Formats: sequence, C-alpha cells, structure tokens
Amino acid sequence: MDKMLVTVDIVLFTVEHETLKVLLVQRKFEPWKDLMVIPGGFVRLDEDLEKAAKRELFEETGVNNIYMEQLYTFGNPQRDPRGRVITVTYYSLIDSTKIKLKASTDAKNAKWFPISKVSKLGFDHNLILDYAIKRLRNKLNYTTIAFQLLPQLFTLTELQKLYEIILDRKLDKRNFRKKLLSLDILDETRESKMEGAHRPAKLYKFKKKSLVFGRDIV
Amino acid sequence: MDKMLVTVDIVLFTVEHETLKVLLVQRKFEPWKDLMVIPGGFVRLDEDLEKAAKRELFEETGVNNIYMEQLYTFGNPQRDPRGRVITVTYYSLIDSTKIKLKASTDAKNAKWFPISKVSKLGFDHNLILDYAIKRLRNKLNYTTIAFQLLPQLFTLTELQKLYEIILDRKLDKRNFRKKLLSLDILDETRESKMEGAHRPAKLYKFKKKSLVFGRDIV
DNA sequence: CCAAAAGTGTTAGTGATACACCCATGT
DNA sequence: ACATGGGTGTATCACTAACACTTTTGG
Repeated sequence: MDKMLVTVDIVLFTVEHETLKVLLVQRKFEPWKDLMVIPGGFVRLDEDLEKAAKRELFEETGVNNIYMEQLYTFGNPQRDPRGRVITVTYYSLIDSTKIKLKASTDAKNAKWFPISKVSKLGFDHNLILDYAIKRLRNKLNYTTIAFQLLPQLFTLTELQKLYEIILDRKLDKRNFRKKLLSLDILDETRESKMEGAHRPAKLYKFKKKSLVFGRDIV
Repeated sequence: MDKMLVTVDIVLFTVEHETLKVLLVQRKFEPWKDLMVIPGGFVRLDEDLEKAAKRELFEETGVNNIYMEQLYTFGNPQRDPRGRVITVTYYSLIDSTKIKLKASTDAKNAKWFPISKVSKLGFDHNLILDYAIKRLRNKLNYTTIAFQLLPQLFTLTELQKLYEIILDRKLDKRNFRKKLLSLDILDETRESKMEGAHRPAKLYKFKKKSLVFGRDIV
C-alpha cells in the first residue's frame, strides 16, 4: 500500500424525542467489525470534497441538498490500520423526519444514536464526534443552523427547547425570547398553535432573508 | 495519474518594519512558473499532517518548534492542473528575527511579503491567504498568538502597535491597556525602557502560565 | 376553578467604546 | 522650555443574567 487515501466523514446531527442524536453506521468488516462509525467514504479523483461528503451522505441516508460545514482534517498515520488514510470531516444538523434512512444500502445499518449513549466507535471517530459536538454547540450561538429542525411555522418555546436539547442546559425563557426577537430574523404570524389545555402559542416564521441556513447572525 | 496527492501548505505570518508579512516562495517550474506561492509540500506516507507541515516549514525556513494551527482543507479537483491534489493548510505567526530564511534550499527563493502587496499567487493560494488573514485577525481577539513576536520584556505600546499592525486599524490606548491588564496574563517588572526624549515605558512580561502560545484567553 | 404552558419587564453587572489631559524624560 | 511618547479615569451604551407573576386556554 503506497497510496495516500482520502475519505470524507460526515457527522450528522438531529434532534428526535428531545434528544440530540448522531447518525452512525455499523461496520461489516475488519477493522472494527461490528463497531459503529461515522458515515463516510472515499473521495473520487475528480470530485470536490464537499460534493463527496454530500454524495456519501446521500448514498447512505437519502438526504440531499443540505448545508454542511467542514470540521477538521484528521491525519494521524495510525488512525487506520489498513494504510494511510486521512479524513476530511464535515458536520451538519438536519431534520430527521425529512429523510428516510436506507436501512441496508451499502450493507450498512444506519441509525440515529443519542450522543449521550455513544460508546466506543471505530477508528478515531470518538475524537471526531467530540470535536463536532463542540463546534455544533458553539455554532448555535451565532448562526441559524438550529432553525433547519423546525417546521416553517413554530413557537418560541419549540425553538428554545431545541436550543436546550442541543446545548444540554436550561435557558431562561424571557432572556431567550428577548434575544431571538432582537435579532430581527423572525416574523410573527397571525396564527397560533392550540394544543393542550393552556394558552395558545404564537407562531413565528423566519424572515426570507434569514432562510439561508447556517448563515451567521452576528 | 490515478493517485490522490496530499500536500500541506503553511501560511506563515510575521511583523517586520511595522508591516504584516507573509512568507512566500517562488515557483521554479510549471505550472505557475515564477509566480509566488505559499510554502508547502507533499505529506509522506507515514507522517502526521502537522508534523509534515512543520518539516516542510523547517526545510524551507529553518524555523522549528512553533505553534501551528490547522486552517482549512482545500480540495477543488481543478486546483492543480497536474492532478488531484488536496491541501491541508496550517497557519502561524512567528518572530522573523528568530529564523534565517535559507535562501536557496530546494531551489526556492523564500521571502517575506507585505500582505498588502501580494498580487496573483499560484494555484488557489490567494484564496488560502485571504482565509488565513481572516482567521489570524479573529484569533487575535481571544488568544495570545501575537505575543510570540515580542521579546521577553516589552512595553504595552509595543504590544498595542503589534495588534494594530495585524488588525490594520488603530486601537484606543486606554481601552487596550485596560483590557490587557484585566486579563491577568501580564506581570509588571521593575524595569523600564528608556529610549528617546520622553518618559520611560514600563516593561512587562507574560506570566509563566500564559506562555503557552496560542492559548485561548477566554 | 384548576392545571398547564404562554407571555411579559426590571434590575444589576460586565465589557466595549469614546474621549483629553498630565507625566517623565532628553535635548 | 519644549517636544516626545508614556500613562491614566470616567461616562455611556449594549449585552447578559437573574428573577416571578399574569394570561389564556381546555377540561
């Protein structure tokens, strides 16, 4: 083996059942047979890195057209026992209800895992995941990436809950609302959400110009 | 050419004669013969990426043991006409007086260029440089990387001037001092710098624990 | 009328910015 | 005494964080 191999790995996050989850696939072969890993694959010779990441992701999840950001490039010579493999990693946060995991394409078994329950992954993927979680949480502070997880109309409480799940801490309701509304990226609608025995919540939508996901808001 | 090739490129900054400069080398061969480019080279099969960056840098500049940070990985398939070459880029800021540029090793002609005078570079290196400048400036806000450019004892005015040069804007003297002193990373010494017909300036040094360069200070 | 979540304002603290004058020295 | 750069304090503003009660609905 005298080649340097280049892969892309994609750390894909979602929020489901009030839990931050990451998409993992199970390895069918050695090394790390049966262990879970972050999905990814080899970059083709004529293929842009981000395109490759999107293609791999599409092949394994059916998800398309998402905003994706480069995370870091991991290149320890020992990270893959089969040879020299460097990996350019990407991450994203998506609405899991908008995709269907193709259960068995590529003979892989893709599943969402609560990040709190992820144990030993193959390769150096625990390292990659930890790094991605930090970046994701940090990115929440100054971008709109979280908004991709909500329907077009949503309540401020739903948005806040989302932030709390991803950040894994409680936020103050009044401060959260004040902050979000001051950013001038939300439009109040005349509709409201009635469900349960309590006061209905106003529904908001994003201003059109704010719909570029991942856009920086500072 | 059926291989994917991996290089590391290093954007090395310094401040000299009150100017922010970047280290460039001149290409001796096609493509982009005679144009300036960011120094770099191929990663060996058994070599860690950052190690490779440090080795390349050492071979071309003689500089050793520096703090270096990964910038981004560029992988457009057309970025090198000779084949598929992806590059993992690093950047750093160093004291140019501590190194000697080996003028002609590797048949290269390494020189410091004021960033304001950099014109068309080979490959996509203008893009890489622009990206590096942004990151460097941003990093100044919350790390101690700039401190590597100063002698052990320095005045606050020297430090401020350094920041102004890198950021390319004036800073308020009182606010700068207030901020820096409030960070609790400087120790006042009993010495002062006498030069010129004016009041001598107090000399400061960094607290030992702050001497890990590139360390985050927030 | 009770339970449940929605909605709302004020205060205190912190950090950023803007701004002008006196101080210590060499010549 | 004057020219030069060193050194200092205050007021305003914006943002963060802490904190508790009233409103609207369904049952």
